Amino acid sequence: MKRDAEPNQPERRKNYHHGDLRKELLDAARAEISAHGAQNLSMASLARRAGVAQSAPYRHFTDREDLLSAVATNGFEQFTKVLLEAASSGDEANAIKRMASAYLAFGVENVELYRLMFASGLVPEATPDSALAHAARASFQPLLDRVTASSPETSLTRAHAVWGQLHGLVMLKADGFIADSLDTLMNALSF
Amino acid sequence: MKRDAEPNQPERRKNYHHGDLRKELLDAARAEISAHGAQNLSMASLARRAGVAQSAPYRHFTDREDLLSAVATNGFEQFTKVLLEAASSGDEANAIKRMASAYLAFGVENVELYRLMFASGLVPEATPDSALAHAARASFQPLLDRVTASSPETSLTRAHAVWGQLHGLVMLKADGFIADSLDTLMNALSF
DNA sequence: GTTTCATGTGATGCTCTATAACATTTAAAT
DNA sequence: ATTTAAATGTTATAGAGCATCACATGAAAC
Repeated sequence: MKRDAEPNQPERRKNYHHGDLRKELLDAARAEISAHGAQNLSMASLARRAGVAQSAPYRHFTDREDLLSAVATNGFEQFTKVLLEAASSGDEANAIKRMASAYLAFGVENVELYRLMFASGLVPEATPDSALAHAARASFQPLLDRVTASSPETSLTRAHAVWGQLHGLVMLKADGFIADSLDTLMNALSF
Repeated sequence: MKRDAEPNQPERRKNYHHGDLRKELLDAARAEISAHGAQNLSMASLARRAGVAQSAPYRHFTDREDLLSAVATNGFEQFTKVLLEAASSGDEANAIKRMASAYLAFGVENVELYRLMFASGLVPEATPDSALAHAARASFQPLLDRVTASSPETSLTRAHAVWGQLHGLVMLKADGFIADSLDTLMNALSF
């Protein structure tokens, strides 16, 4: 009937409630994804890492996909910021070039996050008015804006061409098909 | 003690041995992947579909990844054929354009297979002398050859540019970021 | 202070991966 | 032809993860 001290136990939280489990789960998820990819992320391991019961994460995310979507949404928001900063950090003429460079850098530095965002099938499955879908669309806007400014007629098509090329290079490098450095990748751009 | 007829049972094989389980598993896997993506493929469901025990597939593939690699290898081989045919089915001057078209068509028509081949992380994890790695490299060769023929100096860089663009467009379309038709995609190409 | 709601726990069922020990055919060796 | 070995199938099992249940606890609302 002892129910008092358990000195050598794995550090029982003093508070029954955690504080901000949701945020901690998201942070841990992002770290885990960067290290081992989204595919190898398990709700169970996240729970263990946070020191809570396996079922606890489900109070904050309806299921695994919901958690991944949240991480991806964060990713898109950060990505958008990066692109916007690059665009506005120099003369207008070279804005697109700076964005391209920033795009590639982000992709290469955050391979697994980038893969989750763009190549996990999360976005097409999301409803069009979900936070994820909004964040995803928003991240395309800065590039589209610049392209539209420089060639209004065929803007969308040209934006797709640019985007496709950047996306392709990031993914090919991410998946080991291209070993080139960032600089070399920049030289491979044809626009 | 009855061990005779079981009329309504799920069609017990007459032969203890299956015939060509390996091939049947590969075919079923490919179908399942096309329909629901590689992520949702399970060894167990394949076994059920083939009417064998859950453990049977492991006689032919060391693990799930091994099976997926086999499917991906098939995919690369087929992809290579498609590209070669396109290249050699017209005048030399437009060979690259035909290959580009064939590339996009293959990607769009085999989205999930293409994703498995290029964006599943299988290839970078494979050993360089594995069948998968060979098949993957071989599928890049036709394009590289044509590009080299037309501009020998910067061939690799230019090939990467072309490949990156095609890959990017296929993936963006696969993941719902671009809704354009094949024709429109072709127009987006800048080479 | 009591009620109520959000959040955490423990137990449970299901599916899947993978392995082990055993069974049955087919093929190889003698 | 018999015997033996190798392939290929089966059943049983261990272990992990996802997700959901009923229940516990604490914080906030009243």
